[in-house]
Amino acid sequence: MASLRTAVADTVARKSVSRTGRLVSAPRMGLVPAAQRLPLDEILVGDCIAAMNALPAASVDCVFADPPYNLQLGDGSLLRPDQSRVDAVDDAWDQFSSFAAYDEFTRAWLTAARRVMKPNATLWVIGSYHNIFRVGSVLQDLGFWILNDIVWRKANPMPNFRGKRFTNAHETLIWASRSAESKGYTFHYEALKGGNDDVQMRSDWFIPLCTGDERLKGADGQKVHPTQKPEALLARTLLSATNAGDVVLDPFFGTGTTGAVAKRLGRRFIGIERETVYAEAARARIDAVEPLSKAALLVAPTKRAEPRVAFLSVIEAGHIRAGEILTDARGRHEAVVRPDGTLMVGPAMGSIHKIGALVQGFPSCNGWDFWHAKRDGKLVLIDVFRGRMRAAMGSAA
Amino acid sequence: MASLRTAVADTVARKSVSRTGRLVSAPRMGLVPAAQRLPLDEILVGDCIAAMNALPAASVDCVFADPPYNLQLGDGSLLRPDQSRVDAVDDAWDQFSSFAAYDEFTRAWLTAARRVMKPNATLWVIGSYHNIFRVGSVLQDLGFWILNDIVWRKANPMPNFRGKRFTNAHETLIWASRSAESKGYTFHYEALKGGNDDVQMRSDWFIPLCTGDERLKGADGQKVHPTQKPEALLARTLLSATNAGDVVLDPFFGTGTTGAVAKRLGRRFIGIERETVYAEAARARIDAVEPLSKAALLVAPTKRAEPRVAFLSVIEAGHIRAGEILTDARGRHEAVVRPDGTLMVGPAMGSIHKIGALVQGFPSCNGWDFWHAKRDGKLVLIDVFRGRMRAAMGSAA
DNA sequence: TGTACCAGTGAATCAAATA
DNA sequence: GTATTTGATTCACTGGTAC
Repeated sequence: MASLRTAVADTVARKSVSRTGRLVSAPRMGLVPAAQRLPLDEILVGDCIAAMNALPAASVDCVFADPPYNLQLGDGSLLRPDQSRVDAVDDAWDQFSSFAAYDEFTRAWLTAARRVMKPNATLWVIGSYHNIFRVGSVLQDLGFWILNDIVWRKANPMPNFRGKRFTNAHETLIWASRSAESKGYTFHYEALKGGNDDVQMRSDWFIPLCTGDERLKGADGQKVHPTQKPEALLARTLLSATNAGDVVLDPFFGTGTTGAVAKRLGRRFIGIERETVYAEAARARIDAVEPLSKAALLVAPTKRAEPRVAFLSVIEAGHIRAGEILTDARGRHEAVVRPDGTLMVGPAMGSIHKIGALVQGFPSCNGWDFWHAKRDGKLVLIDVFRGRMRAAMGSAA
Repeated sequence: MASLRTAVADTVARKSVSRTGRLVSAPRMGLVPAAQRLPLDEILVGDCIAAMNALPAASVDCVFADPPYNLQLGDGSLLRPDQSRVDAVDDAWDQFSSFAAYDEFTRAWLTAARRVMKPNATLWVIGSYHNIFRVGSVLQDLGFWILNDIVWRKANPMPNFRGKRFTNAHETLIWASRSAESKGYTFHYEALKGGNDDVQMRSDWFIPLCTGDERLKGADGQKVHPTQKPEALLARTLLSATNAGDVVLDPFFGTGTTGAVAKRLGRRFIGIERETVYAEAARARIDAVEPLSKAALLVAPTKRAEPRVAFLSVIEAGHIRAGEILTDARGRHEAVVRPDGTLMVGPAMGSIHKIGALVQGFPSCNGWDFWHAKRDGKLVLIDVFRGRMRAAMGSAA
């Protein structure tokens, strides 16, 4: 079994132990030993920059990094409408004094990561609008070559509780090669296409949050890590951009999603994590993972729910015009279509559902099955237009 | 009819003409005249930084910017599988010598844009992974406050012809306020929700490319502009974050999608475009646009915007009697209505909000959404009575 | 053993008017 | 300027308990 290497940074000599030990130091920053064996399938506890500098140059095939996002939360706490408190990410490891400090941190770890990457290795970084623009700029400055930015569309994001912004429903991953000259990177184009109804895999991925049994919980029932990523997300990245047997380095290992998925998919991993609590949870988690048989290492096709279609989208697509009049099946009720996708009857405005309910005097109504538009002299249910939208959306849900 | 102001930058004195003229200069960079009238619904031909510096400070409600993407194409041309050539964006205006040069350009135009923004104005910028990380970083450095990043998911993106990457199926928009202190920005939360099946609008938008009749073509049948954006995209941004009558500035006007949509939706625009060919196409396009009726552009009032109603008024109007007992939805808590519009529970007295918070043990509570009165054997939320008061006051819907 | 209802929760840069 | 008051605001999913 692989080991967990845990130690504080100044105790290298005393605590550095053999492959079978459970506690292994990450060396101190500045000590860059000559090339040495790779700590495969191990978790190094310590600072990721020092630990990466202790690895041989050009030794890993892929890097997956989920760095601190540098969230800048307000002073007060955010309450839900039912007055319960949102459990915000306010851990010390996510605090930076300024954008400049965050940039410097980003430059440091990206530089260290780039050194250990093989010439054709690729790097993945995930982030949100708080940090991803900093990361992307620094990465370009360092000579990385962006291959794609990928949007993780969350199936079940946290809503916006105050109604002040759009629901923040996605995060962004950057996929980059080591340099513009690195043309030989791994990309399993055909496998991805085969798992996606034989059309090219797009840059927007629809994947649920990590919840349920997959989410690691402590003895107190609380989540072990505030930002554990779903295995499905890691699986798609590793299946896309690595081969079985490849070495994947994760410098912000957390509770080890990268390691768990790597083991399951027949990849090797090197994890680096500063917090012992996370590293220990990761070790136990990964030890329990059963690798898939080699034959089973195919891309799992994505399960697709029927995509939600906004009435506004039907207008934007030109199926229905703003200003047009909709009626019910018998023409007894009329409503005007507004450009924002609401309907208007007299002074009342609201969704197709709300206004449908209003004109009938019902508490509720499914507007899609109520309102009609006139086409070629005949009334057409607006749900027909939604069906056309869904057909056009195809695999994009 | 509004004018097209076209001129080269060094001919201000000679070519600057009246509102009805078709050729109007943008002043030279560095000349920043004192506040002057806004060139509403006009297109200024010239450098956007100089033109913005000639506008009065704090004069526009919204900025929409589609800057050059700084695409870094290889030397060779890209061929489709059928050997036809992909018409790449290789125009001179998209060429920058380095990331640093692009950053400097970005800093310059964002600084100029920020000056002309009203305190509660917001900015939209669209880009791809080639430039959006630079733009986002600079924008944060300048003090803009990101509200959302929005993903435009393309219904029909160009495939990846070589099978070397994921289909680049989206672009990113950043929506930012002028500063972290700008809390009063416009966001039509209710209308967006109403147009989206009564659930919050998310940060990922599914919208087709600009094709077909909407795509401007020259006499030769070729597209006039290589990156014309779909009107649906602009419509959603303007409906989200501006009011009818607001002034929208677009410093990279191109063929005028922003202007066309602004006119259709009853907004005013100021367009700045360097290339006369684009500006002339935009002018003709916008002149042909028919605005929507004012009635169709009314905004559904949010609760916050509706007239304030005192609980005492509800008692005075006879909807609720002094001495009556109010309860929560399940009858677990009771309070007595006092003639002065306060509630009483045991020895405690206070507003509907204070007493609601008290009995629940919460720090705060919206009493309108908590207390109920019994009418015909059923519990009725007191907010219903407020609604009747407002209806009687003439506040529609 | 279903079904219905209720409670909990996820990387959050989340108020505005009045005194 | 600060302090207080008023009062606006959630989606998809999981899991436990009641019936």
